[in-house]
Amino acid sequence: MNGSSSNLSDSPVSARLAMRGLRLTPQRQHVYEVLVGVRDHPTAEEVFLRAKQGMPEISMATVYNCLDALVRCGLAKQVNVDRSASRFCPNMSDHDHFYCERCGGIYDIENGAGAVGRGIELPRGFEVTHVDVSLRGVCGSCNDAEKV
Amino acid sequence: MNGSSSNLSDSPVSARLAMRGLRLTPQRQHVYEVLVGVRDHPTAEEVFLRAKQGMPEISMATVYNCLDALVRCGLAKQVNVDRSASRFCPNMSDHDHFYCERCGGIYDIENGAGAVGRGIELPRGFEVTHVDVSLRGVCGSCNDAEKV
DNA sequence: CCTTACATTTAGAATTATTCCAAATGTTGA
DNA sequence: TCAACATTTGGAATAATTCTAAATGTAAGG
Repeated sequence: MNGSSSNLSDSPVSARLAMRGLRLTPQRQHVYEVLVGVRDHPTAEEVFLRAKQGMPEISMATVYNCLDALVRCGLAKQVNVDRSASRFCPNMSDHDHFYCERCGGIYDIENGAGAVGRGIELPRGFEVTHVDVSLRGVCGSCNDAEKV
Repeated sequence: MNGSSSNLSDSPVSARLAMRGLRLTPQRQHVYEVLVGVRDHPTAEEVFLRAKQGMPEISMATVYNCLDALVRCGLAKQVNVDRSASRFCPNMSDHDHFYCERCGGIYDIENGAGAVGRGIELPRGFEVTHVDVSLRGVCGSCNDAEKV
């Protein structure tokens, strides 16, 4: 892979970070690679454990910092299930998430929000019991308030 | 029994709870009324503060217990936004939620999951920047494992 | 180069939301 | 009434995340 890229600042990851005024550091690079390496929606804790394998000195605070940076600059998504730890996902395509209430697994559902409720095909054997849709943005009052 | 539901066990709330083997206690009744009283998606903490006004002895643990009971028996929904405190909603119709990133407000969007992405009308002035869809249920592997 | 300014990392403390616990109380049914 | 069980309570414990302050790294200007 791009382990051969000698100069961090040449990578596209660097460019994304730069758009938000963030630098590509070895830690951020490494956390990103960990995330892309195993796409199983790990928690910050799990990312931390994996990251330590290749970078033993990395700290938990840095992992949170890195994940946050990646999410903010659009290189990763943060998936929240119930009240449990956030999970992270480097798949930036427009997709949904399926949470298995039995094994706790999270699966990407490559359909995009629009497909829900229109008989989208889930992988074989998947059964949906609940659908939660949350929209984010700015509400009417806040938009009005802004126009002062 | 008289017209005004003086007897707890006569209420439909009681019936819902009973379906899950739960009793309707004065605390659960009160928490439910608090929830229905102001439909602004309060956190457990906010429910606690409101509940104390009419029932000063109620404890936080009980509020969590009651909210949990209501959610489990289908009398309330739990809304999770980011990593912040869960919020609770007694509107059981099939609806989405809109989270305003500026004021933190949560709004019910009465459309149902199917409408997302099909140009549903939001209230005037609302602007959506993200849509998160999460499906819950049982995945294929777990369904297979079950058939042993 | 050297300095200054600022970004990032680090370890650990602090915070927040939630869950757990054990004792007291309430309820139901034999 | 008694035994069995459910619920409530206050406080302790836990889990996830954020904060803090010091050390380190980096870029730019002189």
